Amino acid sequence: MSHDTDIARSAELADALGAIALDSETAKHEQVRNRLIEVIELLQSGDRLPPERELAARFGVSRMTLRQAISGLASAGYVVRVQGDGTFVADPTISKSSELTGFSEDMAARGFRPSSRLLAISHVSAGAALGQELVISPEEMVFHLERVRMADGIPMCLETIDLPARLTPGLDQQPLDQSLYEILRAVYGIELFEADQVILPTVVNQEQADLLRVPVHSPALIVKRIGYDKKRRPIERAMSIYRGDRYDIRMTVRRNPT
Amino acid sequence: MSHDTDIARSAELADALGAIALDSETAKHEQVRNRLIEVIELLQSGDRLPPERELAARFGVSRMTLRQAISGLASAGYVVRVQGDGTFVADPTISKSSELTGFSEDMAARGFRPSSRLLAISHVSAGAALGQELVISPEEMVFHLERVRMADGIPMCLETIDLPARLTPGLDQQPLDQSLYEILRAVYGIELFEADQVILPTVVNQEQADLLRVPVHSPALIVKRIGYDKKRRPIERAMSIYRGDRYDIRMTVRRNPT
DNA sequence: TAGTGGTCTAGACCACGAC
DNA sequence: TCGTGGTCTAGACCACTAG
Repeated sequence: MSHDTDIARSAELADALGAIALDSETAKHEQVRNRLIEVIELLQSGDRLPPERELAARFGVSRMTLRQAISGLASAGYVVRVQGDGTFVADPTISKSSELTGFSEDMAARGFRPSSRLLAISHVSAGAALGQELVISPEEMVFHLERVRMADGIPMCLETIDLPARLTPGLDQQPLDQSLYEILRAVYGIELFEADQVILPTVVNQEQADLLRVPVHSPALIVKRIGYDKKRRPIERAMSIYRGDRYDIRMTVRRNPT
Repeated sequence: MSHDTDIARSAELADALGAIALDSETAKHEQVRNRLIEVIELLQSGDRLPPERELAARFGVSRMTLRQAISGLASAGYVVRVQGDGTFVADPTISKSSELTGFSEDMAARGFRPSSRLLAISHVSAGAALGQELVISPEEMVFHLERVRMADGIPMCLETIDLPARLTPGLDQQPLDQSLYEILRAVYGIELFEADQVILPTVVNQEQADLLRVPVHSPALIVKRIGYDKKRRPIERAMSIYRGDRYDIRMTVRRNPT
């Protein structure tokens, strides 16, 4: 790396770091984190970040607060910290980590335009198995919906979702060709926080093959998921079948993600 | 929850928290973390942990240090923190998170006895594709090994691994029916830190079917992985084919794993 | 040796939830 | 209201890495 490049970088950095107005609504470490992401996007992978003490001074926060921000970035895979040396912009990885994302986000991140076709929606009682998974009475009503999810208009996955109707009254009046997670958030104030997932392989049957426009018995991935909110109350049970020829699951896993 | 139960819990807790001898080798927050894990294992899911201030006093550390320990436990899924209320033992989840684990650990965690059969090992030049993935010259030598991995003696997966021979001289003299990761660590001082993975569905061909003892064209999962050390130097390329009837991939994913 | 990140302290105040 | 976890500070010393 040439000296000139370093100087050019420094100038960019100074720009990006200048004039920070911290508002009082958001936690400081979060504001700092967001500022740092902007800075990182100006740099290239492998570039060294300014020392923590200097960054803290520039942002006008204590070093502990600055470190809290950087810790978030490190665990999200943006930067790598090396004791005794410095903090460096990480290589772009396949995915930042294995996060909980909806289909819409997932596809958008891969550069496709997501869309949906609603196949069916019904309002039925949960029954024993589903009731147990969602921790509700078997008699309680749920919305059951089936969709084809598409990327750039190409069918990618068949999705079956069940949600307690109590949590989402009038869900059948919503535009279900859009992001369900977005509807949950905006209309019902429900935020999915975590999910337990199981991934298995299968081959598609005739009906699934027709919907996905692949040959019968093509390999496919089944993803079963139970989604929870922040207090680990079950929100949804989902089962998705992804065509194997155009979809894969990518993730970065780490040792001891403490 | 009855009052009696609370009292009984308190007694257990007091026991578990008593007499802590901190050694100076390990970081305090790590020692505290390990002690807390012992405490948590005595409790049941949903039980409330003592307040941070009290725990800090008991362990003889500052509250910040105690919080660092609890943060680790929270992100690893052991506990859930609720502002204004308390910290609670988490429900046992399907898996604590999606961590980087070897087959041996993975199987041991599920309660099976892992074993391996070495099918082949060779010492060849990397070639173009592998060279690019491991960021080495196409002419550089690699060890190429193929194994059948078993759980309680039942074939679960076919594994193909390539490693730069420069990093692991004499690997072909090692007992490769055991954990490769353990050999890497103990013999070569190489610690895998993170890996990029891709998961896809497939169906097994005749040869794979024979080795896995499943019918030909059975569904299976392919897991492709490139493993890196802490400095993100590529260490291994692995491809595993898991039988779909007895194996699935389980994980807990979270929103914004900051 | 100098500079980096890693740890740790002893306070302080705030935001939130249960009562 | 009170107790909880969440944030933040201004220092201090340690462990490690580069030169």
